[in-house]
Amino acid sequence: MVHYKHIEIEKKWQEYWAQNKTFKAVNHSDKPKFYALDMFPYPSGAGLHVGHPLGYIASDIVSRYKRHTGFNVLHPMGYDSFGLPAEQYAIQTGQHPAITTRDNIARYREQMDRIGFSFDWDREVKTSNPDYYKWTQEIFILLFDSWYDKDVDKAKPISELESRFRESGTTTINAATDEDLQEFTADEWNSYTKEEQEKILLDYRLTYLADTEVNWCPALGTVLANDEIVNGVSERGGHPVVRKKMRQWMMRISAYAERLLNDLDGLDWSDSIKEIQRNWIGKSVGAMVSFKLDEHKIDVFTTRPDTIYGVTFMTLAPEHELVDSITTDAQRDAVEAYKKATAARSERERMADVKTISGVFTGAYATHPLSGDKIPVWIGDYVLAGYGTGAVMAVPCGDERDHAFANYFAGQEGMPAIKNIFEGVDISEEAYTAKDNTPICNSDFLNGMSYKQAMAAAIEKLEEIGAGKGKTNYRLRDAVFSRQRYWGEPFPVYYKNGLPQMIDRKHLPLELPEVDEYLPTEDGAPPLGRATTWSWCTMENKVVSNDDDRDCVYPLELNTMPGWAGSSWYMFRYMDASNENEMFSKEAQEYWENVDLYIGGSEHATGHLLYSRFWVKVLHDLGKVTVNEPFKKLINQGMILGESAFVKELEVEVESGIEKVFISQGVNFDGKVKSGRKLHTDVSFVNNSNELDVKSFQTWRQDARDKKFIHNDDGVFKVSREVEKMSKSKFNVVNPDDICEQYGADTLRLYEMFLGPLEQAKPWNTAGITGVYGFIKKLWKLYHNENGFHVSDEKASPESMKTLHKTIKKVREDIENFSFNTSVSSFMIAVNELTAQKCDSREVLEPLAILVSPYAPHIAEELWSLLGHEESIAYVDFPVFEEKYLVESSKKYPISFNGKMKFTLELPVDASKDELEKLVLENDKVRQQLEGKTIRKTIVVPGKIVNFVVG
RNA sequence: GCUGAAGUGGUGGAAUUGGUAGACACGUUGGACUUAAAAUCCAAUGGGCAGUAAUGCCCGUACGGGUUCAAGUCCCGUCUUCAGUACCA
Repeated sequence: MVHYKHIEIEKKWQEYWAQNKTFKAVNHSDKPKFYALDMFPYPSGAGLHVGHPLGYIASDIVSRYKRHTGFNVLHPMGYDSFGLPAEQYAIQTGQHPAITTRDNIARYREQMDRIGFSFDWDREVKTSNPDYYKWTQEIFILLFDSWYDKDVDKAKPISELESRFRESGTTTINAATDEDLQEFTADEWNSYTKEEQEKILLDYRLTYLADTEVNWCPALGTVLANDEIVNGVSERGGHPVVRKKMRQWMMRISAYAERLLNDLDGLDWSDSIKEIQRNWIGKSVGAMVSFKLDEHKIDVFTTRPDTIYGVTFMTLAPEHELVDSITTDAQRDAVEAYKKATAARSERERMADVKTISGVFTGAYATHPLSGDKIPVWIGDYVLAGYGTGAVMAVPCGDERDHAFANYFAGQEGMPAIKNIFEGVDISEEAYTAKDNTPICNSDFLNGMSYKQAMAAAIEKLEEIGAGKGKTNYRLRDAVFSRQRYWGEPFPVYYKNGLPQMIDRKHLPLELPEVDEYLPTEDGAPPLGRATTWSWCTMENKVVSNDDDRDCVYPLELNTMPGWAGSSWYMFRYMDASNENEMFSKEAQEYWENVDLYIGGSEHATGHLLYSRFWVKVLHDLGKVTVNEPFKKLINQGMILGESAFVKELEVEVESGIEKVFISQGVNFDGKVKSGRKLHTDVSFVNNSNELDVKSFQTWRQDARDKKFIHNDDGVFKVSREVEKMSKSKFNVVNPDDICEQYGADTLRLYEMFLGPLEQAKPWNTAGITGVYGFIKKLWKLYHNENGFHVSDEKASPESMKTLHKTIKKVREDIENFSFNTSVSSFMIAVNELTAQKCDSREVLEPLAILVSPYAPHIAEELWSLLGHEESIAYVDFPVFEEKYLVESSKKYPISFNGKMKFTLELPVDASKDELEKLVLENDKVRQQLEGKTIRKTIVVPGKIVNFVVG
């Protein structure tokens, strides 16, 4: 008997696949195409943990299965290699992020190779590679050179807009832009200077410069993500953070809101992800209304123009641009103090905290556009500057939040009594938010109308008097595209008199400059501000020293692009990854179209998945791609969580004072405990029975060396466990390498699938892995006897054929339904049955090897070659299910009484409903049950169940 | 707060359209083999009650209701956990 040696076998086939380029995809084929893609990994310093490969294994199973069923499969892998962690590490250690990234990628690659993925590595891409990001820069230029024509609902070249301006000014233009843009005639346009024209065009481009609110940390001199702020201070260092305006590149994704919403219908994505995107886009139909205040005008968007006569006050975001000019002197101090307090709160905090109500009266009154009433204007932090216009008309009788605000400040200056416009509704306790047919009152011409009628009538009136118009609003905001970071794509942009200019495409890539440190400059400029050679010479068309004072030298952009830039179009680069002349060839894109199966985490629902849809639509409008959407089918794999281990540490009172001791989980300390806490310990020091290797722990944690450890009675020291996100900082990372070493990649692959449904989050626990490893060994044994490899050419028994075909059916169905965990179970059942049947027939064992090959490719290849085949198993036809092997003459029917199953009866499978009833009623056991009772109803479902309702 | 998921034995999970709840594994217990351990193999294993036993009865899919001959599955309400919340990737 030859023992199963996973290390040898797996190494052998991994080398074979690499040498023979078994999984190389070709861009022309008679076969149908299939494109399976995993979400781009960021190569983190912690290496791949067991959670990462979950999705990769699933997509690999599908890819291998598709090859077996006659598809030309594109299954690539690469790295989203720009990002904060490498930069953070650079800040701390001075090591160039490129080096960190290169090392991390090498590690990832090594780890992935060990798991036996069928990637076409010739197509690997890295977003931080200049060969790649030159195309990302080119797409940025494409966006800059485009505007959105709402009349035809697509992006168009900016040159067309220019010629239309020359001919007819803004009169015929219906572009996606901000509100209130300057209008002009053709003559006026033609009289503008080049610079003036450029300024105007900048407002129309799909990427444009704007002032937006950011979380600014003065001490760190940088902008922080909400994520990096804890309780209002920076996570790193605990410095104060304030909201501040900053001029940044924006992406006009809002222009695509309607298409991003509508096209969701055609996608084979889960309803929950589509719903998340719908909510994120947040379409609402309503009206834009203008309230006059002296010479100013406050615009608000409302979804309830029918309630316009219920406006009791207005609230502006404290950051609203009009706040300073309308505030009265009497209120100025209070307003200033409130603005300052608000600046210290993050947006997320302001949204989440609905319990604390706060605000300040500005002292100003706006004029109601219809009634002419004086409406007091407040500021309140529940109104966010970035949402809509940053101002709301408050209708307390019809909105909960306005109601709460009005009651909180009731009786104070500037807070009049709530106006009720709902006939016969009591709003003293709560707002009336239902949109039913309750007639409206106290509303002049709207009196007696229903919600629907009043909506239309109010909008009509507002449009008539020029104080508003019907409008569809989206919650989706234009995306900030600038980052004040080093490790990202440089913008191909230089500035001439403060106006941005694009570097010509033929001079790309514009490579990242070297800097002495990866920190912002002293005066708060981004890290690229430290580069001494970072100016653009328009004569030589290259980067030159900042000291070069020729007239043709201009400063380059100092921001870099965000993480999502490179990942928004990478799925197309894989189609033609080594093309040096263009992003990808037309032919390659037309052949591969878009991604047939995309697997990744649902945490990307509103980021990556929305941004890449946006870019693909832009590329489509500009004729660069033939598809409207990047990903046809999406599967969201659940996160694999870590089981963190904790050691309990107590502070106890002893004679000499206070002492720290470590105590085993479950042991009671007899003595005075002052305080206690639990410390993370690395999970590698803990076994499956939660017992800590105290020595290793002490070596790892210096301060634990001289401490007392209180053990259990049986001498072991136990830890407690908690499920958390798998992360380096929680010391609960499990490395797949160790599993590959001990049990092999095939076992790892099967086990990750066996853990549960792909889409469900689950904690990682290796306790069950021996069962899967046992299965692999039993599978191996099926093909061997005492003397070594052995199969017979004799006909298989009907039972074995039944087992085989039952398994073929199940595995095919499971892969089509992405239910991989149940496949593994059915493999186990098959092997258990075939072993019991002592099956050694080639007729069964050959197809079985193909069946398992998508899941456990190494052992499958080895068995296939032992079976006498010279070619790889990878392209062999998948076994086909034949019904005839499963045909049975009888079925075990559950017999129930009042819905409760009592026993089963073996009954003929082809019996009709009446025959079944007759047969069952003749049965002794049934008679016994029915004795002394009346049958009220008999339910017979052929093939399913027999149920008697008795009384 | 808002949005989206999830909740089934000691554990991971299975259960096609509403039709035998707990497949398949892990763990545990007992046994075989062994000087011993590991490995391997066999048997039992949701909880409770009754019985020498065969077996029988009751409870049971987060909680409280409902629909139905029949509910883990459908409906209403509640609780808990997880994820996202616009500069983490």
